[in-house]
Formats: sequence, C-alpha cells, structure tokens
Amino acid sequence: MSSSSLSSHTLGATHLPLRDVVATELRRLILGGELAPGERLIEDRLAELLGVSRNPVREAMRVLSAEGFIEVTARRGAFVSTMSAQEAMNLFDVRLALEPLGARLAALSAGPAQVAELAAILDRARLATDDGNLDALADLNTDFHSYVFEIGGNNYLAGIAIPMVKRAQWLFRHSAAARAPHSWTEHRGLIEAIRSADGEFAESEARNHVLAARASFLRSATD
Amino acid sequence: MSSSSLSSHTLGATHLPLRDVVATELRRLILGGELAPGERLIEDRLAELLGVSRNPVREAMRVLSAEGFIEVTARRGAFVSTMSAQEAMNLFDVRLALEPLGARLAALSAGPAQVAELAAILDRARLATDDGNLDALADLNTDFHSYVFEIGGNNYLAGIAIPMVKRAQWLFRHSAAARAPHSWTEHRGLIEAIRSADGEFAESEARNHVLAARASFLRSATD
DNA sequence: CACAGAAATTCTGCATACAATGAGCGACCA
DNA sequence: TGGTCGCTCATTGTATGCAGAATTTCTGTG
Repeated sequence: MSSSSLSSHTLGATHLPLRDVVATELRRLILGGELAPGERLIEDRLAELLGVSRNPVREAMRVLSAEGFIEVTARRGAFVSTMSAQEAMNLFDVRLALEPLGARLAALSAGPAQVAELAAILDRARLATDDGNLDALADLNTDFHSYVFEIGGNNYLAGIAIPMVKRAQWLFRHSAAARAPHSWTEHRGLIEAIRSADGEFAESEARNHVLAARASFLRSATD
Repeated sequence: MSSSSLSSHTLGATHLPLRDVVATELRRLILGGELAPGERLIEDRLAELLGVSRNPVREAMRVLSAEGFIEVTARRGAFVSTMSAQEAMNLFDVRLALEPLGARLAALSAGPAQVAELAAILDRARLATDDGNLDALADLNTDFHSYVFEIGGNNYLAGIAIPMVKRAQWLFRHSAAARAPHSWTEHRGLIEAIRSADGEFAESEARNHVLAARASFLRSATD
C-alpha cells in the first residue's frame, strides 16, 4: 500500500466516474444555453451525444434534478428547468438569506491566500470585461461567489449554495449580462470586508450585492 | 383528456418509480437509526433487502448524497453521513438563515386552511407527547417545519429546506429528544405569527426557535 | 511472530437487454 | 366531419451481466 499511495491519490482521485463527468457536462450545456430551458432531455440521445450508456446519464440526471437544473416527471421524461420571473424572485429570496451568511463566514475564516485568490478572480474578470467576453465573465462570477462559500468552511452551506450560484449564473447570462461591470465594483467591496475580517460588514456587502442584482433583474424583466 | 384528469392525478401520480420508493425508504432507515451513521451501504445488500435491482438503489443514492444523508467516494462505496458537533453547528447556521425566511413567506401567504393544518399537527404532537412516542414526535416536528416551507410557496426554498429539516430531525432524534415538549410551545407562537400574517413576527419566532434548539443541542453535546 | 506480497473475493462502474408505459397517428364509426 | 378506438413507435423503468478496482485473506519469508 505504501507505493500505491502516490498513484492512487493522484491518478485515482482525478479519475472521475462517468456520472460526474456527465453531470458536469450537462451543467455546462445548460448554463451555456446549448440546452435551452424547457427542452426535453432524452436519455438515449444524451448517452449517444456523450458516448456513454444510459446509466451514467440517468444517475447524473438525479443529481441535476436535486440541484434544480432539470425537472423530471415520472415516466414522462426530463426537461431543462425554466425560470419564470416568479421563480427568479424565489431564487433571489434564497440568495438574500444565504449569501450574507456565506460572506460573514468567509470574513471570519479567510486567510491572506484566500483573499489573494478572490482578488485574482477579480483581476481576471477585469480582463474578461475589457475583452467583452461575457461567457468567461459569467464563469468568473460563479467562481467568485462559489469560492466565498468555500472559504467559509461550512460544507453543508457550500453544498447548497454552489448549485444556487450556478442557477443564478444561468439567470445572469439570460437576462442581466449588461450589469456585469457594475457588479464587479461591489465584489471589490466584499473582498475588502473579508480581508478586514469584518463579519457584519461582509454580510451587509453581500446583501447589498444581491439586492442590486435583484433590482437589475427586475428592471430588465419589466422592460 | 377531461375524464383522465381525475384518474391520472390519483392513480398515476401515486405510482412512484422504484428509485423514489427506495430513496424514501433509505431516508426512513437512516432517520430511524436502523442505518447507523458511518455504516457502509452496499448496493447489492440494499437491493436484496428491498427486493429490487441495483439500478434504482444507485439512483436513489445519488439523491440521498445530494441531500447530505450519505457520503459517496468514487469506487470506494457509500456511507451513512456522520454529523460531528462542528457539522451540526454548520447545519444550525443554515437553519438560522432559512427558517426565518420560510416563516416570513408562510406568514405572508398562509390561508385559514394552512393555519388549521399547522394547528392539527400541533394537536397530534400533543397526543404523541402524552404517549411518550418520541419517534412519532420527531416525524411530526419534521412535518410541521416542512409544511411551513410548503406554505410559503417558494418551491426552490422548499426543495432545499425540507431535506435540511430532515437532517435536523436526525440530529433531534440522536441528541435532543428531551427538548421535545418545550419545543412545541415555540411552535404555537410561530403559528400565531403566521395566522396574524405578521412576517416580521414570524421571522423572529422562527429565529428564536432555531436559536433555542441550537442552545439545547450545545447543552446536550457538552454534557 | 511480524510483515510483505500475491491470490481470491467483494464490490463498484458501466453497458446491454428486456419490459412496460406513454405519445402520436391513422382508421373507423357515428 | 368530429371524435374515439386501437395500433405503432419512442422512451422510460428495471434487471442482468461483465470488467476492473479495492479490499481482504492467504501464504511464505525474515
């Protein structure tokens, strides 16, 4: 076992089961819009598309369903989730509850390395903004928020919140991309709060950030 | 289609796929303690135990994993989740964020029928308390909190919060059952707040309820 | 007796096969 | 002509089989 510890911890750990690869790929296809909201997902087709059998696809679909990306009706198939304005507001309500908590926890436990990583994401976002690369920007936005939750150290929260952030990215991509530049100045404020280990401040920065995103969504939705 | 609306909504809807039956049963076994924390879950054994093939079991396991009831390591099997004191505190942090939100939403949208249902659960809980039936009491506690989230009408929140409530029930059963009677007087206050459609009040009642539960857990954990 | 290494066993991962349900379409009858 | 019945096909649900990884047990050696 001694000699295998290296190979099993590097190679073994990186060899993901197909179900996970499929789940990641399906998320990407949905977030990227290649699978449109409301679109029917047929197991055979997805399996063939990805070059796997139906079983990994089915298992991935259970996960995606639990995360809210798809909706499954017994014996009637699976569909990419749609998000009505009402459901978007529902999502914002949950974000308003969880993002301030995540920010506070991050502020209380972030070290210099974590703060630096957040700042690095911010820098990459500036580059993407200059390039007008909205897809990369959306991914970076997700990375930023996900990482805040990871820093916080509450794994249960992170498990819930990271899929939530991805759902929000989907919304961001479909309706509020125009807000991108403004959003990143708010991120800067959140990093400052986390750096200074000020839980209250981080909480209110996160709250204001989500409120601003919601307001932006409401404007774009009512236009 | 006119005549089928009745039959399809009753018969068809109640014919659950095996994966759902299995998932429900596994949750019950875990919550009831028949599958102990840390216990290895072997697909073959579960399949034989439940009289199904491995496939529905595997799909149910993906769901349970997403809900946090089990932990799966690639090619190394699945285990019933353990909950360290730290993880319990993590759970309480999330409950503190979500339960007040759920209570507020419930207060804003509950009708008389919903309030009556909550009161009915409370009555059943009194009977269970008198009988000293702790298992029934734990189930009723879960029903109560789940129903509050359902009343609120935010399906995304409910989808996250109801598994969370079940996780808390697990904790309740294993460490804080003694608190049961006290807990129900707090529920009464929450019902009042919901009945009077007072969102702020409901929020603070829910918050105090979770805080009291956490305090009780801390006492029992440090004893 | 401790321990390294190999064989055997157990279990998971994935694919394939079969059964059953549901959707779509055309024929037939009122 | 409109509607319903029955057939056909597409798709999901469930089971089984097999390959490979992980774990355990056995065996020989120091």
